[in-house]
Amino acid sequence: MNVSELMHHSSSPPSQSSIDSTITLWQFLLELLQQEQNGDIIEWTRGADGEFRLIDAEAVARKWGQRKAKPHMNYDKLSRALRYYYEKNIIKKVIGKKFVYRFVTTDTQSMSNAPSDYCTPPNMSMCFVKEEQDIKHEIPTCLPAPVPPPPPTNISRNTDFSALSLLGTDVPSTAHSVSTPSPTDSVCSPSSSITSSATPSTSSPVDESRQSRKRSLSPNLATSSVSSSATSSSFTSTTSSMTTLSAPPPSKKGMKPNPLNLTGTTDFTLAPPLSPFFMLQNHQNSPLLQQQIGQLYAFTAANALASAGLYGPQISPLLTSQSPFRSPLTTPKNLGLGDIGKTPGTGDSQVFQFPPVSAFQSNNTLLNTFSNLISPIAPFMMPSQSSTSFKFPSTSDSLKTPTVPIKMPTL
DNA sequence: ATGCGGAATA
DNA sequence: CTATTCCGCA
Repeated sequence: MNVSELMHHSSSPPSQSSIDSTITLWQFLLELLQQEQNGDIIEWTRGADGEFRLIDAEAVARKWGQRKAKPHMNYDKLSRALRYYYEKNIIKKVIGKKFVYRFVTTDTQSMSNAPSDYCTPPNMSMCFVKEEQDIKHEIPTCLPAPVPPPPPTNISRNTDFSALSLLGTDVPSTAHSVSTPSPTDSVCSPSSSITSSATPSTSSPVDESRQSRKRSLSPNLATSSVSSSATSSSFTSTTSSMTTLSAPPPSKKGMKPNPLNLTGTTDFTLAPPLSPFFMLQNHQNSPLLQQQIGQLYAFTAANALASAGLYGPQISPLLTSQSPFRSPLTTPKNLGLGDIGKTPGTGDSQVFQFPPVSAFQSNNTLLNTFSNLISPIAPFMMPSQSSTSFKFPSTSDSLKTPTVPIKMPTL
């Protein structure tokens, strides 16, 4: 049996998504957005910017109501919920365009001059993985990079590898601790932070954590005056060594996840399926390349963990086949599931293509949608000629450990 | 005709 | 808490 079978094996009803009463609206929308089958009722408009449109608002509302068991749901009500997102900075209205909204981005400028922009790379910080227990220590982490190689020239300006950055952000305020991995609690929000154990409260000095029940920010800044003021990023990723999985330190989580941090630069706004990987290829000469590769791997590793069910449903809802924010390491459409390690007889015994799927898929339904994107073994593999293929390291390769190269900061 | 946001409530 | 429900207003 292949993985896809496994996935559907779990007691989940025929129609895949349904009983997640804990799902939030933005998650739901993202879910719809990622499934092309809903292309007639909701669509990405400017995907790279997180902009989407409810083509058939009432239909979307019905689906929403269906999911939440609210038979009388309609766009009027759904939109009210959407409006609440304005103040929470999760979604904003794209003024002037009917039924068009946008997932909020961590758009440059606002924080471009942040003293230590670590953990908040210039543009795009993608979200995912909300700390469940304390596992967050195992996932790729942004670290304050003392003085990373500031590129000679300003290459990085458009090099938004930040697409790979995880990270996030703010509101250290709430410090409730969840004692149990209750599946009902959790539920990720668009961006969650993956902070290094130290300085949980670090980030955004210029934070926008206005939690006040005030009206504040007028959403009319929708038409952001996007200027790529992005400066080079100075971040490094630590490995997500799965080997350290044991004994997570007592946590102090409770970070309230931030809005969605999608991409932000102008140059990044091409067609939706924009893969950072391609950008990577276009910047082979970038001094940041290594770092970025590291990010890539780390990123992958994070997903691997997620795929393994270690993080529950909080994987990036963005990294999906239809989303413009999907991982560069996947080629979702070309492969069937379960071809991990296959072809014992064929000549490509050493080359694999993603996405093989987690062989140890849990019965987490929410996970199903995303889990088949990246191979859990990805971080252990080496890139091969093909941009979408990887191979296991051979003895001649220098890779010794299945971890991402780390650059330790001198704290 | 959409979109907004207060208020009460679940 | 995150919506849901209702509603007056623009």
